[in-house]
Order: sequence, then C-alpha cells, then structure tokens
Amino acid sequence: MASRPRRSAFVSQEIEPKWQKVWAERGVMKASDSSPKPKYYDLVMYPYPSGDLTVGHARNYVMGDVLARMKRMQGFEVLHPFGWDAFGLPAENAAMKRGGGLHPAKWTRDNIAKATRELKMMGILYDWDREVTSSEPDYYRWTQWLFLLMYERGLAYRAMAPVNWCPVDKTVLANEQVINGRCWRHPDVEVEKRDLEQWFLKITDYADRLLDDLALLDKWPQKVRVMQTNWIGRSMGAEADFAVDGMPGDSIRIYTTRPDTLFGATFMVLAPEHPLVERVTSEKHRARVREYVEKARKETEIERLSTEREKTGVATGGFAINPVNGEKIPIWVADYVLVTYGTGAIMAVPAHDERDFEFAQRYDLPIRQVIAPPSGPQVRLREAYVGPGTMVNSGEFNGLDSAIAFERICDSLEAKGVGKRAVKYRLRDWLISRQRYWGAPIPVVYCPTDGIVPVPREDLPVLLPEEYRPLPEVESFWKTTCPKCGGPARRETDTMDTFIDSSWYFLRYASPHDNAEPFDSELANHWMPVDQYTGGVEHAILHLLYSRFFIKVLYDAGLLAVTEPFVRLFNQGMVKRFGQVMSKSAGNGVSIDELAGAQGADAGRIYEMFIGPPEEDVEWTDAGLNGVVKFLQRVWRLVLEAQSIAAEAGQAGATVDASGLRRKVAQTVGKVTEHFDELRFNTAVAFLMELANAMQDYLRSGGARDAEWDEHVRTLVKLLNPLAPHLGEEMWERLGEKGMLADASWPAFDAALAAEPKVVLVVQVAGKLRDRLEVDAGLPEAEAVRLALASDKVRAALDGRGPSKVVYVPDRLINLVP
RNA sequence: GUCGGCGUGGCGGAAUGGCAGACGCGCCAGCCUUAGGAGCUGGUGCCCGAAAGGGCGUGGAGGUUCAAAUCCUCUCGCCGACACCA
Repeated sequence: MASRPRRSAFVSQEIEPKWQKVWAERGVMKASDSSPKPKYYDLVMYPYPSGDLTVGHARNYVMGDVLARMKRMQGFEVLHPFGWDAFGLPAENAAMKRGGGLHPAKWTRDNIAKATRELKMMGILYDWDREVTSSEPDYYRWTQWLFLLMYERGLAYRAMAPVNWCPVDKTVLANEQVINGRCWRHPDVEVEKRDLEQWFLKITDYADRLLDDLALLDKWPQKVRVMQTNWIGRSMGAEADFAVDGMPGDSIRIYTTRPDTLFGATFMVLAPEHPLVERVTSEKHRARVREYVEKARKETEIERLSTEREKTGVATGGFAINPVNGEKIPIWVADYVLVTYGTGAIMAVPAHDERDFEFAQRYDLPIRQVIAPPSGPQVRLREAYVGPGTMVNSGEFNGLDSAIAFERICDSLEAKGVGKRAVKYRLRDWLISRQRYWGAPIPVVYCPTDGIVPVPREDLPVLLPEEYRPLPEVESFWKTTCPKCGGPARRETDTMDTFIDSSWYFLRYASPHDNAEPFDSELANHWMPVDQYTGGVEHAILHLLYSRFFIKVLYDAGLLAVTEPFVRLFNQGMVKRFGQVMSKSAGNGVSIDELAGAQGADAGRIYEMFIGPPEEDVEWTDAGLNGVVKFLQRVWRLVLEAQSIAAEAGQAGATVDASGLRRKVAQTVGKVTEHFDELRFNTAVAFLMELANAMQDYLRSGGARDAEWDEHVRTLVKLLNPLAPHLGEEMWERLGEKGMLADASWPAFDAALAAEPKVVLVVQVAGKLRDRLEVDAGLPEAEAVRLALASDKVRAALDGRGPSKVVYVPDRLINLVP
C-alpha cells in the first residue's frame, strides 16, 4: 500500500469502521415487534462457535445480509437475527486437551466474542439484542421445558434398544448421525452396536405428515425434498401371517410391498435376531443355525449392510404354510433380512425380487413365476422380474392385472383374517440421549418408588455443574430427591442431542428475553414462518427434519399456528482455496482481519457474491478480488468525481442523448431487484458493473451532468448498497444526503422507462442467422417480412426462392423458411 | 447398484426453446506515466482469409422443432445422496 494512486480513491480502512459504528449506535437492523410494515424473516443457520471465522464462513452470512438490507429498503420490517449452536463436543475436546483447565463455557464464550467481532467487521448487520446461545441456562432451560412437553404428549420415551455407539466420542448417536455405519463426525470410525436404555423422541408418529407436507415446500431445493422423502421411506404393502407347520398357535408375520406375488413365495426368511428362530429350528439343524446366528451377531453394521457381498443363510428345518394356497415352504435364516425393518421376516419370492432371486440361485431353491411381463411368460427367468404384468400360477387370481390382484389379494387376506394392508417407514425414532457433559441435561429423575419422574417446570433449568467432569462422576449433580415423594432419587446424567437445541432456536428469536416460556406464541406467530432460510446442505436431513418435527408438535400443542418452519430454503456452496474447503485448520483460510486490512470488507462481500453461482462451490483467488476492488474504485470516481472523468475524455460540455442511459438505469433496477430476490447475486453484480460501465461511457462521450444524472448516481448507490454498504453510506454522505442510505427507499422499477423503442431483429433464413435489422419495437409481422426481404444478405440466402413459411417472434427474430 | 445434479472460451461463469460466450479474470496491442501490480483505448471461442466474408462450435451419438446449451433417447465423464428397508 506504499504507492499512492494518482486519482483519489477511497480507503476502506477509514470508512468501514466509521459506518460500522454508526449502524451499531443507531440500531439499524433492530426489528420492531409492533411495526405496521409487512414482516420479513431472513435467517441463516446459526453456527457452532468454533473460533475465528474465515471469509469462507462469511459467504452465506453476506447472502443473508444482502437480502436483509434490500428488504429493509423495500419497506419490510426485517428480522435478521443471529445466535450460536454452542453445545457440543469440540468445546469438551478443547477442555480435555488442556487437562480440563479450560472450561467449555469459557472456550465457547471466547469463540463467540471472536466471531461476533468478525461478523461486524464484514458489515453484516443483525439484531444483536435477540442473540441466542444454546448453551446458556436461559436458553437450555427452555430446551428442557420442550422436552417435558414432548414427555407429556407421549412423544418422549425411554427404551432399551440396540443403539449406535461412537467409540471416539464415547456417546450414542441417532440414526441420522450414522453415515455408512460410521460416525458423522469421524468418517473413519465405525460405530458399535450396544444394547442400552436410552431416551427417544417419537418422530415416527409424524412420519406421514413430515412426508406429505414436503409437497407444501415448493421453494425448497428438490434435492433436499427427495433426500427427506427417501429418509422417511414410506412404503405401502401388506402384512400376512404364515402358520408354522406342526406348531399350532405359532405364526410368522411378514411384511411385503408385493402382496400380488404371494403365490410365488417358495421359502421364508427370518432375520437372525428374529424371536421365533429358536422355536422353528429342528433339532437336526439347531447347531448350524446357532452358529450362523452367532456369526451374524458379531459382524459389524458395515459388513451386514454391504450389498457387495454374497448373501448367506441356513435352513432351519422348519416349514411355514402359505396362507393363500396352503403350500408348505421351508423357513431359512439369513442376515440380508433386517430385524429392525418391517416384521423382521419375509416371504421370499425369487421370481420377482432381486435379492430373493440371488439367494434362491445360491441355495438352489425353487423359483416360481407368478407375474407374466407384457412380453409374455418366460420359461426360464434369468433375473427377477420386478415390473407389473398379468397374474399366472395364482389360482383364482390368474389372468388379472397385477395391480388389481394387489388389491384383491389384500381383500382376501383381510376377509380370512390372516393379513391386512400395512404401511412401513424407514424412519426410526430419534435417539436423543448423549453421554456427554456439554449439553442440556435431560430433566428427569429416577425414583425407586415412583420410577421416571419429570422435573417440575418451576425447577428448571437443571443446571450443569460448574466443574467440568462427566456427569455420572458428579455426585452433587445426580444425587437428588424425588419431586413426587421426596425420597432419595437419582438424576438422569445424560444430556440431550444438540440437534434438539437447534430444532427451535428460530422461535426464540421472536421473544429472546421471555422468562416465562420458550417463546411468546403471539410473537412467534407474527414472525414465523421464516421467509428465507440459508445454510449448508449437510443439514438436508438432520436439522431440517428435526425442526419440521418440532414445529408440528408445537402446532399440535396449540403453541404455534404454523405447520412448517421454513418457507424458502437455500443451500449455499462452499468457498475453496487451493482446491480445498477454506478453513483455519487446513491453513488455506483468508481471515477477515486480512481482508479488511487490505482490500476491504466491501470488496470481499461483492467478490463472494460475484465469484460464482451462490449454490456452487467456488474457488477464492486474489486476482478475482482485485477485479472487484477496481470496480468499486471506478464507482467511487463515477459518483464523486464525474467531472474528472468527463474532463479526461476532453469533451466536457458536449451534449448527448440521455435516453439510452435512462433506459439502462431503469432496466438495471428491474434486473438487480429480481436477481437479489432470487438470490442470484453473481448476475446482480454483473448488471451493476454493466450500469457503471454505461454511466462511464455516457460521461466520456460528453453526457451532461444534470439533475437527471444526479438521480442516476443515487440509484446506482442504492442498488449497490446491499453489497457494499460501507462505501454506499460514505458516498451517500458525500453526495450531501442527510439520512442514512440504509434507511433510503429501494428504487422502484418503471417498466415504461425500461422499454426499448428500437430493437434489433434477428433475421434467419432456414434457421441460419443472415442479417440483423434495427426496427421499431412491436413491428407488425407484414412489415417485418417486407424489411427482411429488402435485405441483400437475406435475398442472397433465399437464392430466388420465396419464403414458404415465416416464423415471427416480435422484437426478437424472424425466420424465413424457403 | 439406485436416485439426483452437473458437463459451455485459457479461467470463473452468462444465456432455460429464439443473436451462444453477458459480467469479470487472464492475455495481446496501443496510449498516458519518472515509475507501474495504477489509469485509459482497442482486441480476445476455434478454423480459413490481407480484408470483406465464410465455415465450425455448448462432453459424444441420435431424435423432436422453422429454431436446441436449453426438450426427448442412448452413451461417456465428474460430483453428491442413498445403498439388502422386502
């Protein structure tokens, strides 16, 4: 920075802190609960406070800020809050690394202070009066309150179950936190299965609504809706009871999505853990079955679930009776059947199921076709036929279309009382217990007399002990008395999954200081739903599914009037540098201090918006950033030193037609507004660059700096403001404006001003471009044809042939087809 | 394996049926300057051509259409999600 520019230039280090201070003092982004203006709730996912921010983290906060600033100028009462998802393991790990010397609370608060300062340095405005921190008692008190609500509504229960255990974090995990059998936080660590008694939330009660209401979320990325649909995994089918041969009273219930293939069942398969395995096994087979079951139990989840390996199983020697035709079929045990899904037992129809087919081939089991494809019945199947067709080998149902037979066979099962239609889900209940210190304690007490007793609401919060130590080791924490009988009792020492904290934080922003309830229903109903929600796609299932669930429960409890929390969802891409996601630990981060100290926050903000489509990952380069700096310096001179630019061209005083620029300004207002609204920031920046170029050209060609010019300059500054707010305010002030630019009104789009009187009409002959004609807008077709035929180039291309067909798109193109 | 997304100049990317390459980076030439990592002017998809002009061109092959980067079919490549859910 030693060299001195010849022309005057702004110095970001001087103007940025100046305006940040003014915004803070005036509380520019404070949201009023009682404003007559229409509300706009603009939210970014609250982050885990892991330390210093990089410009990479800042990208989605800038997106939120650009939208918030424009919406304010457009006359909305904008709620743009911020907070911290502050409970979680990194704080504990940091504490452990230093031998417990650094308390997680201290570590968390220090990190929050650093990140807050950096957000402010980026010029990002929030209503900091509404800041929430999930690890503070005045927040987690209400997280506990909501747990009690779940408990009262029968949605929180304690059960013994085989659960996922992360050996590194030493805690259990929810299904959603297990990815390919590995911990979501440690991609190289396999989770273990443990049988433990844990707390669950009954999200499966809401499976249908969570699935069906996805149809309402038309402003969510399709990708996320598909992922949630698959995760919930609803399937429609039937359950049927197969009697066990020689064991009256015993039957095996199976679930199938293909009741139309019931006549094709040639064997049954039980999961190794199925409770009837021992009973149906014959003495002759017992040793082998036990050995197989034992082996399956020892295998890891990853091995069990691999689709690569060959299917294995053993016959039990037992037989079942097919309820539709009385046929006796062998019962096998195989680990490709999961005890956790459906009924843990299946009827195997190898002719019409790929997995059963593979298994039947390997163990030489019979394959019977019961559905003939439209191409006609095949003599020998080479692979399972899973499509629809005509029923064969199916008794009274022969000849029916398989879709009709599906219904008829269900009717028949129901009439005979041996089965019924059934719906199943992949979604499991949400395991929320965590064996960790740094989380919200689950507010229940175990009493020898009264069993599970919830902590009364007036006794909340159940505070974490001051000292950082595993809770089961802190006697003063768990040793308590029963709220019911007063006798000695033991407090629950597990804390809640941090995804509970984040399932309702956006409600707390509506009434962050309410000390009587988690949120004020009236205020929450005023601000909700969130109009724009921005965050990473990694929460496509986890946080976004859990939050939807919470909202539906609160709706049912009469505490909230909305059934979906987020109207429009946007997943931003990540910022990379040297090919890797930018992060402090990877050593490729650009810090906000570095940025602000060199090119400035405004340049960084615009660059992050201009660098590429907002949903794509982008590569940060210093050269690209410098291009934006040049643009801003050019705007600065354009706005404040128009004279020098005109003088430079040596034509000051000449007169040029101002109507072209007038149109350009009007068009830019329309396009920039639309593209900001649609979060297409990269193209919005491009339009502003075009406008600045056009204004510069106007001056250079001798355009007058009259009252209209002054208007154009103010329009440019306003349009630029959401992107470069510091520079905007500085220019606004120097233009002699009294109020704050942040409070100025957004330019209105004037379609009449933007309309082009003359258009370039493309002339094609047989679809090939032959000429361009400048014509009046709205030219009638006959006139367009006449003008086109008058062109030498067109006549040459037609080569004497008359056009037999004319396609005319007014103001765009005319295509003459010989 | 299944589902989804993406594939456009040297680079980031525009254009969602109607002029391919907006805007920017980079590069080339020139101007200005004591100096340039500043500013300004012009150029910049590829091929032929001195130019005028012409031809080709959005991973590949087909198709629909007066017209395709855009819609359809197949195919290749990259990325993501799910992965024995009966």
